[in-house]
Amino acid sequence: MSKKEELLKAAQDKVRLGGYSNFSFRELASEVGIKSASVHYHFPTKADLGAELAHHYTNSFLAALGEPDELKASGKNPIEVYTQLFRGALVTDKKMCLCGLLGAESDSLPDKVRLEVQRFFNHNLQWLKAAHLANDEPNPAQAAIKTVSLLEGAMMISKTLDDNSYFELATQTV
Amino acid sequence: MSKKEELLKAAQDKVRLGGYSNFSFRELASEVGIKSASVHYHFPTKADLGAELAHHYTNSFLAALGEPDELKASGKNPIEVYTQLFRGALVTDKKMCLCGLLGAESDSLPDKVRLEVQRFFNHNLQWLKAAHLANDEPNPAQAAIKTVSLLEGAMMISKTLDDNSYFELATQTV
DNA sequence: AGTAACCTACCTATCGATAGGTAATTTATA
DNA sequence: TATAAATTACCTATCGATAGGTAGGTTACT
Repeated sequence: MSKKEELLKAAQDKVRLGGYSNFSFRELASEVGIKSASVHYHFPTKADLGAELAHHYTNSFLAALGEPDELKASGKNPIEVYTQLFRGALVTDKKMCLCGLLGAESDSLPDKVRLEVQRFFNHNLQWLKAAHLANDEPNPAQAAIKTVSLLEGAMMISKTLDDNSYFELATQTV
Repeated sequence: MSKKEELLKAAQDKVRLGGYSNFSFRELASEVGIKSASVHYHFPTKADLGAELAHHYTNSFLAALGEPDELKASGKNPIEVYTQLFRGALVTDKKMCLCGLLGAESDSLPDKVRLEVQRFFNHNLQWLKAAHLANDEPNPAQAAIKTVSLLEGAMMISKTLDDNSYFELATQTV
């Protein structure tokens, strides 16, 4: 893994625990074994780093999901696949969704970072709309916003109360 | 309004836009017309201010709600009253729920602040459980976590995408 | 006189960012 | 093929700004 990738990974962990202001160039540099000035070689400004971070996060997230139609075709419920990706983030990583946290602080983010967070949710809503359509939901657009809202909210509350059973209860269908 | 109350109000606005690190003693002081050192007279540390802020926010929130049984008795749907309080925060204040934002950054908060955020959600879940019980919901505990998760999530996404119609769509029952 | 609510004047730590430099590697040119 | 030029990936040193916090003095009200 290149230093740049290491920096992005270190930044992601920090942001997912405490938001955009929860990482500094010095901390990141120290963690990957270079100097803070060298971080500016890879990312001219902090906003550049934040934007690239959110962009890669979105891409990885979508790649991990696959295509709703293909999931459906292979006998899987795409909404359950989507839910499972959130569950994994909460249970395995023990961290918030990167864009869930950045979205909450949206108003205080640099423009280019906020744009990437918006991209995350626009793509997610598009994906979920297709997924609910494949599930023959009568109102796929509404089901999409309800699904992502519930998951982001349940994730946040489970983290806050340090009890994943809230996430399980919120995502239980019965 | 006392300087202390003014400080709390100024801090609340800033936190609701950008989280715990989005306010400083200097900024707060300057906004209410005193010096930063004087803020320490009212709040020994930043954590003390943050904790008191979350505590008062919780109290005001619960006070604005009233009691679920009384609402029901006066012909109102308590869940709609609850939803309306969130809608007001989003549409009128144009800001996130204070504890929704602090909850997301929960891992990086001082202990005493995190405890107050937990108090907010514990009280909210308790209130919502009673509300859903009054509505004869078969599983009030599950309905409670679903309600608050959906609202917090929808609020965050509407703020991020700068479009309140997402909140409306997510909270529409049909 | 006593206390509450400020003030001035600091401190240390850290922030993002910049200037200027270096060794190693890669690319382009004669 | 040999050499010159450019690029990559870092470095040291430092900048001005800002962070939270403290000691001790002043003002105003009761």
